[in-house]
Amino acid sequence: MATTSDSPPLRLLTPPELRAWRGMLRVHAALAKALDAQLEATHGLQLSSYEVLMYLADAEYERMRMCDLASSILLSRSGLTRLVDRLQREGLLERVACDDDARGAFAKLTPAGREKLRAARATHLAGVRAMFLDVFSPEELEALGGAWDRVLERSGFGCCKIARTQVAGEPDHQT
Amino acid sequence: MATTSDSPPLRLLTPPELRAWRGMLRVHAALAKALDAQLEATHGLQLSSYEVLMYLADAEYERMRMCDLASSILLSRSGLTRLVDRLQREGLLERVACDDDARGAFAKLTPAGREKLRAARATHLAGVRAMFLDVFSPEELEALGGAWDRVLERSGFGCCKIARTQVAGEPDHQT
DNA sequence: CCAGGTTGGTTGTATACGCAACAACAACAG
DNA sequence: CTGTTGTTGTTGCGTATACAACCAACCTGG
Repeated sequence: MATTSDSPPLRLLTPPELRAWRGMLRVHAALAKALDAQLEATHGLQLSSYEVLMYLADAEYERMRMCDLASSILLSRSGLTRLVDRLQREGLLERVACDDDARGAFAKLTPAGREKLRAARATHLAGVRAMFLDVFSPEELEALGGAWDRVLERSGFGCCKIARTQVAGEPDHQT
Repeated sequence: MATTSDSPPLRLLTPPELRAWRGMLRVHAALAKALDAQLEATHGLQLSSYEVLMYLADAEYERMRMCDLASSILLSRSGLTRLVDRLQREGLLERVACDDDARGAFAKLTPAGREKLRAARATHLAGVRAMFLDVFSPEELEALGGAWDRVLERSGFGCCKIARTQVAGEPDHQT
């Protein structure tokens, strides 16, 4: 029998590969933490809550189906149920029944939620620019966007999800 | 008094900015999930566990201080304590007392852990290449690495952490 | 109409994580 | 040596999340 210990070559990552890959992991972690802390400190809002408000604010009638909201912010349905619970308790949004589908529920922004987002959005956008976007030249930004699309296409997250959220023909969601 | 409702311009993100920013968020989420699932399926190993084994394998004597390990894999000290507990229960590593510092503890790879990693590493590396690295040209890869460094420098995660992990002059940690 | 399969939202349960508190030890000033 | 301050690893606790099970409502073919 062949020994299991004569290893296949196992080509490790080259330094540039390593920098590109681990760099993204570290950047994502650092930015998520920093932006969350910033938002928490200035507006008492977690990043996940912010994302909910943001998507709602940009949606028609400031409301979205739970299901769509969950996939937009990359959360499980149960996760969203609880997140919406919290935000509802804070008065930032409310649940609204859906006429067409008795199973369905909308999460809908309240005036308080709209106002909260308006304040938080400036902070968050400034943070994203300062910590991330400003580092790239316009050309790099363009190239980066293209690269992400290619990655997502490969891993199968490309077409379906995008079609689902963009089919309404609304302006792109903001941050 | 000035009304709070005459909003400052609040310049939203341009489409390229949006693609570059949200793209990274989605890519990170998609890859983390896909790579974790892949590793779990083929070797019954979570990504966080893999990272621990990987750092240990590349360290001198296949051991690291808990503290250094925690910061390497971007986890809190308490988080690492529990993660190491689990891996120790699975026999993939062991705790070893530290001679120089009676407070300290090393996490040290066991032969089982080394073998586990050897198998998992091929899978993981292949996944990282297929889902991420292969999408970039060598020039893009180089540019990306540089950009990450600039981002990390800005947010203060650059110098200190890197100095801490690279001061030993060992080869760069692998993935 | 209705029977089977599907979807949308909620709930129970398990897990992983961070923070704060702690104890043991280290390091250092005096 | 001694008191003070910082560091290391662990633990208690709270929380956020995912998965699976569930129910109600939808839909579709007959």
